[in-house]
Amino acid sequence: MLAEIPDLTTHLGYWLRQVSNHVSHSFARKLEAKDVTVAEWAVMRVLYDHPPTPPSRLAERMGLTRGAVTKLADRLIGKGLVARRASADDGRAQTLELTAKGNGFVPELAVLADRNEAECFAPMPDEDRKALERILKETVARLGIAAVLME
Amino acid sequence: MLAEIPDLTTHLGYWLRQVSNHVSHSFARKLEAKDVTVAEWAVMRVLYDHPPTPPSRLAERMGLTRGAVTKLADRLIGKGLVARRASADDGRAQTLELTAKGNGFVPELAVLADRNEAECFAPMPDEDRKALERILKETVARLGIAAVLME
DNA sequence: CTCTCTCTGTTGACTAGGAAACAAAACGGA
DNA sequence: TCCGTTTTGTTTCCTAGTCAACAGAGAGAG
Repeated sequence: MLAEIPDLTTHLGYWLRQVSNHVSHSFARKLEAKDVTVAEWAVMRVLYDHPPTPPSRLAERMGLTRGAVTKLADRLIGKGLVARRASADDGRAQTLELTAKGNGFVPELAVLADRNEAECFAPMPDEDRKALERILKETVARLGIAAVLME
Repeated sequence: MLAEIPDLTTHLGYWLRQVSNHVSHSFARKLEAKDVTVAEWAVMRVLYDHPPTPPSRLAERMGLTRGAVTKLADRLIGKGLVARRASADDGRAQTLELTAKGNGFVPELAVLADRNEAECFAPMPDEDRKALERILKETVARLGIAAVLME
């Protein structure tokens, strides 16, 4: 005796995830060619704009735990893209910043981000693109979503 | 010397992920109260509509590897929600199906799915809701995204 | 000053999933 | 018929996170 249950595909959340997953996955594949993960890209992107950033701030900004940022930073340092620097005034604190190598790498990766965006959304009619952007931004505002880079 | 790099928030993919993550996360929290993960829910949802389903089919349908489905099935069997049954005609094959307990559980979880959908999108103007649905579905079609339940 | 509380980053145990090697069973062409 | 190929589910190892316990450093009330 089966109760009537609405089809999953009647949910907007379903379609949203289909598209969002595809976009993220497609970007991840592009980054893979440069041996960078999406999370690593996000860190580099923040550090590019805000050169010396403490890990704790990065964690908030990206919606990750501090533990995750520690490991992420370890990886990026291992690749020579990021440097740790101890804070002068606070014995606990550190800051992270891009190395010269890392700094030069970011624009190269940004090209991939733009290309991905273009591939996924360019064929869309321009007015749809604008509507989608408006609706998504309003939804973020309405739901009170704290801007987060990852997850 | 910093090259000019477009802000991340100019990308539709960014906003899409914000919303999609929020919706999924919000749903996961609701399921948590019932001690079920989103992946487990997705399995149960498929089995509810297609009672005896082989793991391999489930893997395709959900965009997971067969290995992942094995573990997922193990967990669900451990919770007494799913049963494995060996195929009569093919010595390799099995099918998975909901137990009575699992079957009774699904409608209860479906309520949470509906509630989540409502909470996330109900406050949205109805014409926006329709536009969003149309645009997302067209995007799925345009990008040739294979319908997948998870990821 | 000192004792406690808070904040920093790190670590270890755990989770969910992917990739690939695997064993057993079925298939299929010579 | 029989041997190589394919298919099915499992297993092992790896990655990338979480969570919670932790140690060391600062801050503030007394």
